[in-house]
Formats: sequence, C-alpha cells, structure tokens
Amino acid sequence: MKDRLRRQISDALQTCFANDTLHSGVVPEVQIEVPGNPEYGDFSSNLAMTMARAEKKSPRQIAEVLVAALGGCEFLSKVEIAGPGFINFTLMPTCWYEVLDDIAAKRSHYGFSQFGRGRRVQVEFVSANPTGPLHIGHGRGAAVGDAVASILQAAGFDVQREYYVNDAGNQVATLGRSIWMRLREQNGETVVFPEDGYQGEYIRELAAKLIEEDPSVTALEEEEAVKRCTAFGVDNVLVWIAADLKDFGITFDKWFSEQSLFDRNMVKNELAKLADKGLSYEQNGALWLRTTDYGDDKDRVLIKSDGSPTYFASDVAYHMEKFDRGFERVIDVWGADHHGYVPRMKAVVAGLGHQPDDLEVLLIQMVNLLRDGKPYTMGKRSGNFVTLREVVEEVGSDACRFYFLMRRSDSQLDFDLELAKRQSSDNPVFYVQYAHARVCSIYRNAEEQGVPLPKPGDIDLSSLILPEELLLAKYLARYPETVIGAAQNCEPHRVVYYLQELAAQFHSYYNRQRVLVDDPATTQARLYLIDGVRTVLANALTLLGVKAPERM
RNA sequence: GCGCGAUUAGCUCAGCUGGAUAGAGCGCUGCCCUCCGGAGGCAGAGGUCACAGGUUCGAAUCCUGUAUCGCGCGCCA
Repeated sequence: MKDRLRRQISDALQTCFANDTLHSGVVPEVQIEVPGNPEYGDFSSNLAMTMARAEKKSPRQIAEVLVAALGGCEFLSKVEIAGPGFINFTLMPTCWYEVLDDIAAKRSHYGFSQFGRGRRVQVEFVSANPTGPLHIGHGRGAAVGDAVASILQAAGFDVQREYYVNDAGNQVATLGRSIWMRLREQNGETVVFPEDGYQGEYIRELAAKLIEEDPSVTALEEEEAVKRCTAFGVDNVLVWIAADLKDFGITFDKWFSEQSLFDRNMVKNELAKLADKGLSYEQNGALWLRTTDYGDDKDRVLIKSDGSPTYFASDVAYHMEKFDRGFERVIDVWGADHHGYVPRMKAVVAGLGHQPDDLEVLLIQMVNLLRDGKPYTMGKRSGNFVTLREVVEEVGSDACRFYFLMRRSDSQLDFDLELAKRQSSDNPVFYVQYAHARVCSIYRNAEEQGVPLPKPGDIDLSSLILPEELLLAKYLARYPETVIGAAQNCEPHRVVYYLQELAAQFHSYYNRQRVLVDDPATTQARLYLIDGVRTVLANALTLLGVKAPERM
C-alpha cells in the first residue's frame, strides 16, 4: 500500500518537473511514514520539506504544487498539507480490504519478501565451548541468533545457521584433565583437583560413563589418557548441547570444528595469505597482525613466540574461510563481554578487502534471573550455573524464547521465572498466544453454530467500517515492513513489540464487538478480519520460534 | 589511563535510522461480565528524554564536552 502511494508521489513529482511548476530537477528519496497521530491520516510525507532548499521555496508552497499534481487519485480519500509542510494522506477504506485478501492468499508466507534478493548470509551463534552444559546466557544468544536467522530468511536472504565448536584450545584440554582427575578419584586414588578444572557434577558423570564404556582408559599413560578423556568429553558434551538446543527448538545447518581448521592446514594457509598481503610481521619472535591499519588500537599476536597459535589465529582463519565459502554477509552472535574483540575482527575483514560492515557482531547482554521480583541464582559454588535446560523445563520453551527476545539484545534483561509461567495478561507471552487461541476459539464456535466460513475473494467486506476494524487492517498491513526493519537491523525485538501491539488491538476489538452476530454479511467480514489477525500472529510467532497454540 | 556502551514515567523498557502533542507493560487509582474463553477490556494520575553547548526548517535521535554507572583493555580462551 505504501509502495503504491510512493509511486503516485514519484509520478506527481515528474509531472511537476515536466510542467515546470518545480524547477530543481533534484529528486529526493520519497520518505513515507505512518504518523503517530491518526488525525494526520494513514501516511505522511516530509517530501516538501526536504525539497525546500533545492527549490528555494517554502515547504508549504511546494506541497501545494505536489498536491495539485496528485490530482484526483481514486484510492486517496483525503490529501492535506499540515504543520510545517507535511503532506498527509488518507486512503479509501476499501484499500485496506485488499490487505486481508493478500493475507488470505499468502497465508503462512504473508510477511515474506524479496528484500534480501537471495544474498547469502551466515549467522553463527551459541558457539559455546564444549566443556559443559549450556547456561542461561547461552540460551539468550541461541534465541536471538535463531530468530535473526528466521527473520532474515523471511526477508529474502539465503541463510545458514552455524555453530563454531572450540574443540582445539586449552579449554577442552582442561575438560580432559578434569575428567581424568575425577576418573582417578572414582578409582580410589587421592588426587589434587586442578584449580582451573571444571567443578561441575557433570564431570563426575562423564568420568563414570567413560570407565563403564572403556575401562582400558585407566591403563593408559597420563598424556594419552587425558587425550582420551578430552575427546570423550567433547563428544558427549556436544551431544548434550545439541539436545538442549533441539528441545529449545533450534537446529544448526552446520557444526564447524575449530580443530578441522588445523587438520586441513587452514590456519597455516590463511596466515600465509595475510603475510603475502603484508598484513602481518614478526617481532620479538612472535607473528603479529597489523590490525591497527584498520581501526584497532593495537596490533594482535597470531603466533606466540613459543610457536603456538593464539585463539585469535584460528578465529581469523575461520572468518576468512567464511567469506571463502561465499557468504556476502556474516553475522556473529557474541556475549557482550567480548565487545572489545569487535574492532580487531572488523580489522581482519577489512584487511581481506571486504567492507567492515560485511561482518556484523551482535552483542548479547546478560540475563538476570528473578523469581517473584527477587534475584534468583543457584548456589554460589563455582561451576554451578543455572542451565538453559532447567529453565526451559520450568517455564517452557515458548516463554523462554519470547522473554529472551523482548528487549534489544544489547541491553540487559530481567527474566522473572514466576511471571513467565503466569496464565494472565501480566505475562506478555501468554497475552500474545492467547490472542491467537481466542481467534481459533471463535472459529470453533462458528463451526459449531454452522456459520459458513468466509471464502477469500467472495466476501462483502463493506461492513468493516468501524474505526477499530480499519485500525486492525492497517496494522496488519504494516507487518511485512516490520519484518524487513527487523532484518535490516538484526533486531528481533521489533517483531515482539509488533506482536504485543497487534494482540492488544485484537483483545480490545474483541471486547467491544462480537464477531458472530445476527447479520451474516457482518459475521463473514469479521471472521475474515480476525483470520488475518490469526495468520499474522502465527507468522510472527513462528519467526521467533514460539508456538501459536489453538487452545490453551 | 585509554576504548566501548548506557542514561527516557515509581520500576522494566520501546521510540520505525532527524519529524507534528515522547509511548508500552508492570505497579497505583477508579470502572466494565443478560457478552464468541473476564485467562480479557476501558479510563486516570505519572516526564526538564542525565547536564551544557552545537549542527538546521525541526533533535530523545547527529556532533563536542561534562557527570554517573557498566564492561573491555594478555604472546589467556
């Protein structure tokens, strides 16, 4: 609808240039927005004001010329000049009926667009070290990454979801040593558990499981045994992680192993490429990357003087490999405590000849768990985080995912476990899902009463004239642009806010008007309207990974 | 010390990339069930958008500075 108006305005602009009522020939981008105040119509444009300088005329004069050129456009019921030079447009109510037909035609694809033109995008998220179960913070990253991926898909990008497995560094070696120590402990030895070892109970479980599956491990030399423990630990923890994520409704297209970069000599090869480009140099026995050339505040070490690569080295290789795979846009989801690493990674990307913005890093802030408004933490024993699994089991995947997406991902989040479980309008998840269930309930009712259901293309919608009905239709029309905005900015919370507003408008409508009334035409039209609401609620919830239940 | 991010209603937060009278939820106050699910809805009170300058037709939004808070600054991962 907005695009249609945009074309009309562009045409009018050309008309003005042609008949010399405007002279500059400068065609600005035509900005159209939905004004906050309904009195200003359905759409408004600041075009006249942005042209004022080039035209050397007052905005209101320009607006008058433009409005004259728009002439009697049949789908516009009113065009007004207001304030400093806004042009306000009110559309014929019948225009909004088309939105309902559009939704009915596209069903679950309403809101999808070609905005991304099939460009390949990779979203890498979670990527937690395979050294223990996922905790609540990982959960937020998971929910955000998955929703961003879904939103990008809806906006017409070709998206791949990837998990980067840090299976090469010291962290997994520590996991191996921790398991080995617990294993010896279980065999009756007295051991000193390493200070940096992983304290969690799950280490004991892993040790016990390993002895059971392969008792010969105890006979190995220390070094071999630890290696065995490491491999066993990583394999098992990854299975847990995958299961936790699956129960959270998330699957990945690819699990990318850091170790595989070394196995395939990728790190060495990619580092050689950087050296060829003169981006790295040796100093004090170490190999440095010249990240300061691209905005970092100091150069970074790739290979330490003892010859071993830094974590940064494999990260560089990994990101080079991502672009080699043909992704035009690469999105990383990180914990906000890593924000200091953004400049150096952008520097790498820039050094490779890409735009720094081809890599986008989403920083995920902390989750504060609350219970009835009071901070909730597990016992303070080290290694004893609140796991994602416990929370999902307590409040359910839907509530959990919705809450994780309610705020901008870079701002901290209060997550009240009791509130998330509540079956009332206090609870935003419930409130939105309930709106969907309510529409379904009305439809069930209609069927029981033998009311014929509306058939798309064959409905008289002229009885949809109440302000709240037009308001709903207009809001449904804004869904596709909401998805595009969320995709452009990687901001799933926009979809959440959209949902809350749509649900609120629907509940309000429901409370004022009955859908199933005596007049058959009105009933049909209203059923058609709320079916549109139902479809959009379901589509938006799906993008967030939240179910749209038919009854609750 | 340097860098990054924040600062909007009592609380938690939005604010559509610079637009018109700054919004929502919670909490508070007062209302609405002869009604398809009241598991809802309506109304009210509540603001110097941290502060001071600047940019322009126009600033919560962009720039500079100040204050407060948080985080990051390893040849750790």
